[in-house]
Amino acid sequence: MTDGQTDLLDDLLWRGLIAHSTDLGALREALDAGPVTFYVGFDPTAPSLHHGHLVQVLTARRLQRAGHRPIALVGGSTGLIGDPKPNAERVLNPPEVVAGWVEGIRAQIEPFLGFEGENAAVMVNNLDWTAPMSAIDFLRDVGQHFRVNKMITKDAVAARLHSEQGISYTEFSYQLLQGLDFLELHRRYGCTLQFGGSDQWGNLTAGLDLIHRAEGASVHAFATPLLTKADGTKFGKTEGGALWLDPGLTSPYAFYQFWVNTDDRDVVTFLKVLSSRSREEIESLAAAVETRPAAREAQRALADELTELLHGAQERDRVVAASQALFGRGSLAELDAATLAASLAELPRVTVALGGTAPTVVELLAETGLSPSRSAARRAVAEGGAYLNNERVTDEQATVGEQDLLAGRWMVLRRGKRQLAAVEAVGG
RNA sequence: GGCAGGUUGCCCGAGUGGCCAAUGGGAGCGGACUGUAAAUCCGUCGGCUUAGCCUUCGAAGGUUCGAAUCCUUCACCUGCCA
Repeated sequence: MTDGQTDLLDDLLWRGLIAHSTDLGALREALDAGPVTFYVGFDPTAPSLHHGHLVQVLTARRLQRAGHRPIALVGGSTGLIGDPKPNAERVLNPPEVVAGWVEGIRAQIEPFLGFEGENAAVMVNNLDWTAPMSAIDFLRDVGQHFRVNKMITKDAVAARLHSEQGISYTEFSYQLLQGLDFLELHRRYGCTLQFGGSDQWGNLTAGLDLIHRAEGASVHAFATPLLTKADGTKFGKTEGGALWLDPGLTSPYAFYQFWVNTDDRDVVTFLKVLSSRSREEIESLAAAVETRPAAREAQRALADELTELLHGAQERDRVVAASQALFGRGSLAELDAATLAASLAELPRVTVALGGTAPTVVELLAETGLSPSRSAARRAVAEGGAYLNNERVTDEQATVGEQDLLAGRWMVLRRGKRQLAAVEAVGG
């Protein structure tokens, strides 16, 4: 236990991590009174967690570091139902698929929390208490405490009720399940605080109400803000799709690059929410954004920290070095072979034999995935957005050969300003 | 169960027999300007062995020289009635 629990709440507020909450005064008292057992849940709706979950995982980490006891819940049951999204019904995933995702997500959360010591984290799966429950028990013991009148006023549900598509009973019931989770964790572990994304606020309060009715106890909840971008586009999109935490889905290099490319207007907000740096450090970085924006110090700090946290210091060093080499001022031909090889190792790569028919640049763009199809690759060349070893390629028929090799075996292919891939020549 | 309306490219949304690979907007992508940023402007935005060809407008079948557009059946969605 560190001292100054008041500081924790003030810190969360300063960082903008509390978008909604129950009585903050009461929460402050509880946090001051000693270690609080809290929970945050993650539904397995994909094989990996993504950028959006980072806020939750890191907030749990903050609370634990301040001496509180985390319960990380993976939604083996809620993942089978799906919480209502405002615009569309979810596709139900097969149970065995969801079960596989539960394991993957559990493993992704573990490195962020400590499972030893006085306030060791606990990992739970809500399927453990939901699966054994009969439909009758569920309706009598849980359903009895919920008023439909109130259920239909929750934002996501209300939006769907007014949509053409409507809402299935399955998704409508979701809030009961999440409410039950909080109740169950309250009974089993004395859990008195739940937090989640602001889109979860309705589900968070469902749990509060249920505990109040079933146990007569008052517990706490807060919602973290949804991260948005100043330009209005969706946060968390990379060239390859979502920003996944799984290195197999989003490489450490791509993960690092995502944060380096953060908009100036957003970077301080993101630092507050995601970084464990102190208020002083963040304010100094904010000043740097004002005075020397081109240096991108804040972006680099954010990218460095998150990449190290997720992928380790070694990997962080590798992607930082690769980024410097590939985006540096010097020409690629001047890089020494070792640096070049190490940098290119971070990029998507294809191998090619130069012996027979010379491959065209268009073919290589498509093969490396820089362009989704040959048509798109031709377009890239036509638009002047294709580069071989940093030289623009203007001929759609252009081929590559021995003369293009760097350090005897590499070629660097680029589409646009920052999409890179390595081509390795073999055999011959 | 009955009746009515709907299902178009990543999203929204035009198109009601040939001029449709399909108007427009958004997102995306590329270029210029920059700082691997934003804003702005310009271009692009199904695929391929690209002056051409192939596959798309919920699914299958049919009418026609010719269909996203007409007909039949099916599936799904929405509303009203029962």
